[in-house]
Amino acid sequence: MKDRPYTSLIECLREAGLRPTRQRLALARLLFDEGDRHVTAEQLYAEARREEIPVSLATIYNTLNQFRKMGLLREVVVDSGRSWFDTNLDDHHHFFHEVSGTLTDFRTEDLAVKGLPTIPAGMEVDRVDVIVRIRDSRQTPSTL
Amino acid sequence: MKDRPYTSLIECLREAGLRPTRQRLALARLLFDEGDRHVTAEQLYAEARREEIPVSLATIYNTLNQFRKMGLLREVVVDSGRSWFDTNLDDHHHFFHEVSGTLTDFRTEDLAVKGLPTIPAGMEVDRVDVIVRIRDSRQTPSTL
DNA sequence: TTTTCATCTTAGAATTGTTCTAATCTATTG
DNA sequence: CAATAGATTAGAACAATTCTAAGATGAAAA
Repeated sequence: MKDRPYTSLIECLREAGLRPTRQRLALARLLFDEGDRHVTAEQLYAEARREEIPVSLATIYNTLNQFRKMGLLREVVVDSGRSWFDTNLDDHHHFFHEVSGTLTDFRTEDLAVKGLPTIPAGMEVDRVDVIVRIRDSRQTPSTL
Repeated sequence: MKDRPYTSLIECLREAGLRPTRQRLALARLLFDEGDRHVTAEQLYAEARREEIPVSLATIYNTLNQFRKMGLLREVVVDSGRSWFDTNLDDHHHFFHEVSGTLTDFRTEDLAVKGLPTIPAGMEVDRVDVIVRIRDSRQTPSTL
């Protein structure tokens, strides 16, 4: 992971018909180099600027959506108004901290979802999202 | 429910320090007069215009948010980009139909969520949202 | 009543997050 | 290296929502 850090990602991009460009590789490093992360487009953009990666906000959006389409990222919707992208691809769910507006994962096994309701005829389940909205025992968010 | 249809709502509004105005009462009728509904602000606005209720979009937003704050509506987030408001206040969850972009309720008892993961220290659960994303067995939404 | 005043509603501007456009640049292939 | 399909970009456009500040209206007092 030190000498040829991008080989697998380069392959992955190529297989999806995406060129392994400067921007895509730099963003991939930010996203995947240090464990599971949850980012919004604006956050990733700010981080890229901090690291002096030359990339536009349009490319941030393009890249996040491409990575999602090729299964490198999962989109999480908790807030209306912005999208979160999650690098953890395992089967899991989320805590949403209502005061700080941040996400944390928890494993699916930690929640006993033992069955599913009857699905309407002709439909199939794409995915089940569980959001556990939590807050500090003392504070009440003004948005409630 | 025919002779004094608004009495309880008028009381409810008064208790919350909100005047039972023409607009608020008309919107309440649209929202609560015929069973459980899921609406977005734009949908409710279109419906109000169809019924020739004189109301601005700003008031639609104000009213939906006030009703939510006083517990007459629940907000549901499934889509990033817009908010849904649900008149069903019972403990329940949602199917989100990814092709048509619509919501349907299902009772909590139909899903066996028997426990909860360990909540981070000092936090308490505000609410648990389960979204079962479904689609027609043949179609695949282009957004995936 | 009429007056008063806090609250409401409104049009339109502003804000925010995201996508689009069309011009320029770059990675890949021959 | 040249050609070209695909990528990046700045800025415009867009969609959902909130804000602003000016005029309207409901409730309570006089």
